Amino acid sequence: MGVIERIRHNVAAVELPLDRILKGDCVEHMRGLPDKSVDMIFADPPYNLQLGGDLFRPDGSQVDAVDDDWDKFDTFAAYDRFTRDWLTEARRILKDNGTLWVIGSYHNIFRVGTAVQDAGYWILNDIIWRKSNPMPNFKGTRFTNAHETLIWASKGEKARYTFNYRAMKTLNDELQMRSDWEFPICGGQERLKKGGTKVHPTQKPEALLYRILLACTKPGDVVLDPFFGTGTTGAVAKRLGRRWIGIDREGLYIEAAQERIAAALPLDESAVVTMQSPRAQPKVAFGLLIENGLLKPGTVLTDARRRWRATVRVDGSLEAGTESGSIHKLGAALQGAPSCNGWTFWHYEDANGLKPIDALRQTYLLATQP
Amino acid sequence: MGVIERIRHNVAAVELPLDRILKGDCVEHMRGLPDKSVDMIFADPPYNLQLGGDLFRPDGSQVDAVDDDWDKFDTFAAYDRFTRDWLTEARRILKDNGTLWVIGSYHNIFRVGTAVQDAGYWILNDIIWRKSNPMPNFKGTRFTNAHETLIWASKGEKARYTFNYRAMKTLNDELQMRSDWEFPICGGQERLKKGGTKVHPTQKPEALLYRILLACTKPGDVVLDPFFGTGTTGAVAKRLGRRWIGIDREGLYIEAAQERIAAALPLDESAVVTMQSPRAQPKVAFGLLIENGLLKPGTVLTDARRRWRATVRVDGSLEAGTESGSIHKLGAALQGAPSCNGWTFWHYEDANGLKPIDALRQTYLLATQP
DNA sequence: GCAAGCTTTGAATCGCATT
DNA sequence: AAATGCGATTCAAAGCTTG
Repeated sequence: MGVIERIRHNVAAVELPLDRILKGDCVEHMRGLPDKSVDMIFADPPYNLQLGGDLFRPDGSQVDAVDDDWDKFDTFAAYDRFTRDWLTEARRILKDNGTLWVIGSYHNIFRVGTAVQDAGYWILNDIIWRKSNPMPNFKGTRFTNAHETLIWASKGEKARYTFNYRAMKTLNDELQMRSDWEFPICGGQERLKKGGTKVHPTQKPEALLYRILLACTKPGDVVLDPFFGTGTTGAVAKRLGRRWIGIDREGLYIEAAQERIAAALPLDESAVVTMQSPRAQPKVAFGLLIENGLLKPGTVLTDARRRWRATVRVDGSLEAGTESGSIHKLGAALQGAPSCNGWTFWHYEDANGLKPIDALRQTYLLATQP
Repeated sequence: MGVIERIRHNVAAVELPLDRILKGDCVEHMRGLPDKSVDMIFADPPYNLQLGGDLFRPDGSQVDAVDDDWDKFDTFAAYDRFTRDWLTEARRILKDNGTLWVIGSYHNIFRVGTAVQDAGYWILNDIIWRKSNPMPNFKGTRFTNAHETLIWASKGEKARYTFNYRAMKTLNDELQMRSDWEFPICGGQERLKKGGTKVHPTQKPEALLYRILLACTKPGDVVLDPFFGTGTTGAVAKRLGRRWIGIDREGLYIEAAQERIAAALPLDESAVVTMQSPRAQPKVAFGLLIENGLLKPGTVLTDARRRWRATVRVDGSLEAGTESGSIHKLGAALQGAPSCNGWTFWHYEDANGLKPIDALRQTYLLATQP
């Protein structure tokens, strides 16, 4: 079945509000849609962040928190009820060979994943969106929260879902597409703004939806997004020749989404190129060599002429007498220089003499890069 | 408290089977351990029912591998009970400021995460272990499952957990450590083998435990691993000068673990030292700089961009027009910020330009420290 | 006009010791 | 137990201003 035939077939078979945004509660609107009628459901539900007081950056400016009412739930139990409700309707609407995608963070994704399994879906993969430019942890109290998690599930273990394996492999330079994807957060020209401020606090990047729709739908397939927001799903679906249905409560988001999707054009060659993520730069931190046993804490390093010496500590810092710091900082401090490339400055001794620690970095890269 | 003192203190305070492996069911053995007695629990529980074999109900009976829908529910329910049971005991044993780490895959991590939250733990981060050399998806039916997920949680929202921020930042070449970590899977010399075959199917890499223990424990802290397997947690704990307790049912794993840990060498105490936060440095009152002549009353200070200026008074307060106060208070007031670090906010002019007054503090510390 | 530097910002569960 | 004071804390990308 070709593209056009498929579209005609889908339209004829059921009465769906295709390529439209429905305003209101997502569960109520889903109740109005027929059984087994959509090919994919992409959902970006509220994360239930449970944020505390105000957060200030080191420079004194305030972080613009997600404090919208739609993200507030009284208890985990209330959030679980909400999740079960929309997942149940979604399952009824989904075709037997359709798939579900949900995105979330550690605040909600475990509850969502449990509910997905309890509702009878079969998880196919969890996917990590690694943010190339996440917001830092300003207070230095935790690890930088640098990713979000997506769940991809079919309606059951035996379902024959769509997975465009070749397309994914091609997109990834002839290597199987992995479960960790790197994209920047949504910003720049792509980020919808009104009067200088963002329209939606959590707009998703089109690159993310592009990969999902390309991987798991065929041209003409119908994608339902019950938390449509500013319509990333609709915009990408239109560009990729897929049909879409959006549901959202907020008139402001709906207006912005309609305008955006109207302006979206079917994809051309040049756009494909820009949508692809740049290949991740292999970057090796000095600490990795220690964690991986290429260099032992307690090892003594020297510069090439053995004028300075320092001892490696467990955290990858170096110690020289009363001074200590990273390989770069300590090298600079000892030389009285403004900066120093620790990789080429510091050397270790092996059977064949003195070698720069950069040699160990090369060894590590060779051992770990495909 | 130094390393040795800390170890003595911990040993004296409670009667723990330190640096030993307990053979048998983890929940039963945990019941024998005292309340609030360990600093960290690292758990690598069985991942899933469908993979079969090593999942047991709390009563010790084995869960059958089944694929019927209602049985699936039965299976999930059994897994949830099992998870709640060990998490509950773990919580009782954990010190109020201790933390929990759990590792899992999409088969079980959502259920575990939900149980962690329901038990009252407070999730601090979820961490992604990105495998640099994952097993490919042979059939080409899904994305390559190239990661596992870890959950890091405290006992509650207000708990004051250990996080060695500076050590992590140093380990990562002076950038904040992110929530996505890349390591190779466990192989090569590190992988325990007997007669050419691997001893344990899911042996974790030491690099993973190294980062966890370095980030979230102090030397001498006690780590409990209720699913000890071949003892990666124990081997790394010994290396890093931490104490450990392991629990496992399988005699084969216990033997291998004991041999392995006996062969592990503790690092020299000086190498275990990590970079400290400035908070751990001795405090210097601003007034000390004036009393010691490093800064003269009447000196004009400005911020880095010279937007505000203030005059140093004899008592170490600053004056700016009608406002005055400590270096911190005045900095905060002028910016309209809730707080301000006066040491880095205020600058003085010397021959080479504008410098933060923190430079003077460093000069003072260097001159007065032994 | 272009380069260099400065400013802003992004789904965030973001301090701690003393009084 | 609650309030107060000290002072620790950010990365990458985009947009804008200055030279």
